[in-house]
Amino acid sequence: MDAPLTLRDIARQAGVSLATVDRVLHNRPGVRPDTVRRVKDAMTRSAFQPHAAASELARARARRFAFVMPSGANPFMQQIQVQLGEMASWMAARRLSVDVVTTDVFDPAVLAGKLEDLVGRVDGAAVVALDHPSVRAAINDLVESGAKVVTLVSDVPSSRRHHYVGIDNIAAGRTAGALVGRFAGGRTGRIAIMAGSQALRDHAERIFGFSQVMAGEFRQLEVLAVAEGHDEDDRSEHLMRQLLAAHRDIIGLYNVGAGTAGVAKALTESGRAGDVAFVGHDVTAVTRKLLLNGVMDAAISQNPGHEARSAVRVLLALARGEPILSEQEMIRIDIVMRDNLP
Amino acid sequence: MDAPLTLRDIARQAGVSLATVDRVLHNRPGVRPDTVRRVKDAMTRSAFQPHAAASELARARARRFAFVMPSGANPFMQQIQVQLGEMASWMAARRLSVDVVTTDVFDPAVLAGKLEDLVGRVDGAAVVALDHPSVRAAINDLVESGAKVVTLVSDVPSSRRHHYVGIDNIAAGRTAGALVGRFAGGRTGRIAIMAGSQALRDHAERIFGFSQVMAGEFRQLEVLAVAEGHDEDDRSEHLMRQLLAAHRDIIGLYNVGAGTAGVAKALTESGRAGDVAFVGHDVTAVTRKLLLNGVMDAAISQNPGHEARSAVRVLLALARGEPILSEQEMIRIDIVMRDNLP
DNA sequence: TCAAAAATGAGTTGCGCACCTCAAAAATAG
DNA sequence: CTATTTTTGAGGTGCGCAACTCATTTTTGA
Repeated sequence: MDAPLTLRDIARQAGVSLATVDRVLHNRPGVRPDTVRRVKDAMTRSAFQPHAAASELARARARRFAFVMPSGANPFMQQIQVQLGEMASWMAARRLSVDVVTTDVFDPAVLAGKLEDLVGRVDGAAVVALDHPSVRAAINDLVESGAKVVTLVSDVPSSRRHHYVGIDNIAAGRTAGALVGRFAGGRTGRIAIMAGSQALRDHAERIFGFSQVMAGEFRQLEVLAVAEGHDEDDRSEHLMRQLLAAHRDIIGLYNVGAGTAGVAKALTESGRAGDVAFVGHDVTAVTRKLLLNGVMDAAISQNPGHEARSAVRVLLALARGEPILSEQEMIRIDIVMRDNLP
Repeated sequence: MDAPLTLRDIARQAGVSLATVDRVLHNRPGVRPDTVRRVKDAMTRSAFQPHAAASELARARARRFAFVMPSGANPFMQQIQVQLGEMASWMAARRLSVDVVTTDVFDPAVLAGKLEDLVGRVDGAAVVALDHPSVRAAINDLVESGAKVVTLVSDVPSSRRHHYVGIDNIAAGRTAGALVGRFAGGRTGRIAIMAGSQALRDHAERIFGFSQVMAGEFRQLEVLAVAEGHDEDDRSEHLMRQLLAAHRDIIGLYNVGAGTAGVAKALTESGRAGDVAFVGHDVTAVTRKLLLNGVMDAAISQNPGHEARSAVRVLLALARGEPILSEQEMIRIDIVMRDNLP
């Protein structure tokens, strides 16, 4: 039918040389605006797409990406790293390398420092970022240096990052609210909320969404003040015990962050697990078990594998100047119950 | 650090020529088993991955895939085709072409004929298949001809297809059951099931899973006999009216296939929408609206975009002899409620 | 042992593009 | 007008591999 077009065909159509087409394609200087337009028109007219394999092959230089992740035992973050590992051969075949840099993301200065270290050393970076002025500045510096930057899991919307890979946390909170409300049935009673800290952007957003739904749709349920367990099992367990003791009519529980094992322990040992609609976040070894034995009713989850792959794909597409398949890269809010456990 | 390896390096390591490495890599004949082993060892030892771009470039010939889809107005199938369209530039950059062949998939002879037509004409095919002996034979012929074959949405497990892109329908039915059961609260009453036809494999599997959960976990709920609306709005609406009239204590409804608009119309006009926990399948314009206005409580969904992309990626990986990222290609059972509508 | 068959080596070509140099032409400033 | 700068053309090289050909070596069978 139609033999695939090449840059040579575009050059002929535009009435210019191959060198000029190359200059236009790579935004190199020294081409008159008028000529640029002619070449771009020719490409548009024939819906030309440079052969991805050829351009990839020609650019000898391997691409280097970095993932800046929280240090510590956060199982969700570890799952992302595992999934990165599983992409190894996929990346090797594309001559990509990914370095994982772990750091204390809760300390803005440390995080910003790690980001500054990357300037000029990588083609792109995925960052689990704290939303803080110095972090924002470091991200902007990285972008300025020509690197592509995506924020991961937690966004810094005011920075110049090219893309955010993660879920809408307000919607996630609303979803949790709808589930707790419905699972609690038509009963009347109190709802407990356990969070890591309301200073964390994603936690705050989830609580906001949750409260929105409870106030709007489930008036018969009274939401208690948020307890802050700092994502730690022990602390969360202790607070949960106090809540359960203080309020005999708790019929719903939303655990916003981690520390799920502690929360569940307190709930189980109170003997009231069957009476409380319990919704939390993420599918980990702990939550999987709780879902299976019925202590937990649902988990709101973002797919760590999808996030890892999406971050790499988006960085690669940005680096190559290819379009991003927005539908593909949208991270969905998964509702996971016992029967659709992945 | 380590300059990327090439086939030349492998040849040197294995103590053979480039030609022999090439023969081994492409399973060409005329190499002693002992030599094959030495070459493969060398590749394994150094974790060698052929440069994807280079091999793609060298094979000049464009790849042709075919998608065999049901004709008719099934919105889910149309969404898959739309998503294929959105991949156009992605595929163009990789010199892939995809032909969509629509056919009456409910007629085994017609479907098998279409598949036989593809033999020798494509490098791969994705098929929404009926599980029938003649279809199975046609799939096997296609595989025999060297084409890669994936079944899409509906599987033919006994065929020699290379891969299935779709969800576990029994688990989907179980998930629907868990949702209807919980949303119905602690109440006692009857549950209605509307399906396209129990002769369809996916519908039958969903009903099986649904019934399993209802019988096991929600004894207070009595499941009525399955009504078959043939995925048509009018027919489904009519049957639904009859059911609602005959049973005043229906508190749950599971719509297994399409025809959702008809089912919802009957339910709404009965004035009992608020009392009935209604769970159906797929996010379409119709179900989206029903979720938003509260008539429908949840939709079990498989992401059509994911299925389209997964089918293409799997066919491409199979054709290139690359490994498949199983976690990436697993299609998840999405639970969609008003608040996490994508 | 020798002829036939099998296995292997050595080499070539081209895929489409990125990236480079150098010369020539055109536009612009003085 | 000339001198300078800007723009464009022409061409080369190499990325790593697929897919071939043809000669040479090794193995096998009679």
